[in-house]
Amino acid sequence: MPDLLTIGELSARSGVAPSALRYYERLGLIRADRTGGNQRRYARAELRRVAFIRISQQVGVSLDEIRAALDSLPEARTPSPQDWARLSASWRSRLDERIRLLTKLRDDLDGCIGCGCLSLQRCTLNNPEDTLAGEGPGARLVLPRPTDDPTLAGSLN
Amino acid sequence: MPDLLTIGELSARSGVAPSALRYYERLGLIRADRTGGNQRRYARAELRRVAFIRISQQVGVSLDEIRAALDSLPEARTPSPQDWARLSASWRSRLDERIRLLTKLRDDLDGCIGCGCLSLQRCTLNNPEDTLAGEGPGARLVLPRPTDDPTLAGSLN
DNA sequence: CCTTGAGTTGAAGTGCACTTCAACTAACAC
DNA sequence: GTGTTAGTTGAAGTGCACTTCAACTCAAGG
Repeated sequence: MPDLLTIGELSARSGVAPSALRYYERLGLIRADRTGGNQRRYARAELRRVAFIRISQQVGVSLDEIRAALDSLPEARTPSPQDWARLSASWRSRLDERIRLLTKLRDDLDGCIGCGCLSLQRCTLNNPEDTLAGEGPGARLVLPRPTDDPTLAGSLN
Repeated sequence: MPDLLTIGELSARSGVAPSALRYYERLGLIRADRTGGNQRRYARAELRRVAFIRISQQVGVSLDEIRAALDSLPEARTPSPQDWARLSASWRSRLDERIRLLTKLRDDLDGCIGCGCLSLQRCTLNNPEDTLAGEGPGARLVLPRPTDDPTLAGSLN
């Protein structure tokens, strides 16, 4: 009944490279049992954890935050569907926010395409709150410093 | 009339750190004249280039691609509004695609929150084309390897 | 038993977009 | 002229998410 997966099997089924799975384990995102010969054997439940990790990355969440989220799962029992639903729901507002920002950027861009003025920086760039931070893997802040000169607005030329 | 900007002024007006501006120059994204004492002096037109760079990054374009886009601007004259409009418009479909993928992810997530099955990987993860590649600065492929096992679908448990 | 493919480790490397540093020079106000 | 602030350089460092490598061991089939 345990029906454990080798790292190669988990990799094939999840689409995640073995090296990435080992990396996730080092960071504490997934865990594996070991055979007598020290090889990893994954419970099928790990498949769901890996799925959650990849989905979360697409939402724009860092591995560190994903780890924190996974840490909130019950340790005693195998997480229930409701547990996963709760975690997924917690990304919802981030996703909404990202979609909102990108949509706004698109609209601003549309509004500017006619004139080529690039004045949308007035709304988009000059708005430190409106930052697409933590976009994807490896990402850092898009605007590392706050814009500190409000005279920018409308003075592009 | 030249009315040149120091690196500090360009930094303040664009919200981009001086070190980043020097980095952009090394990559050939912007250019500067020099004073007798070797200090950078930027034409006001560079302000618009920097604005374009930051907007493009928010769209999810790498500096390398941004450089290629900027290289397509006329060298002889100062780019016209139409030139900028053309470049901005060229990001439009990328933006649309990113918004589409994120919206799809959100809808899939919504559909799964009720059951917590995470089966959305069937649609989202198991779909190599549907990848949010090049999310933001520093980002690489989200799915470095194509998913190579189609038996994944529906077999999460 | 032996081969072969799959797995193990720690350390180092990669790619991107920067930042930091030290040692030095310029520009400008007074 | 002198001090202060702002600028210069190349080289190295940072953070994230991995990948690659070498040297080695395990597991399973024939």
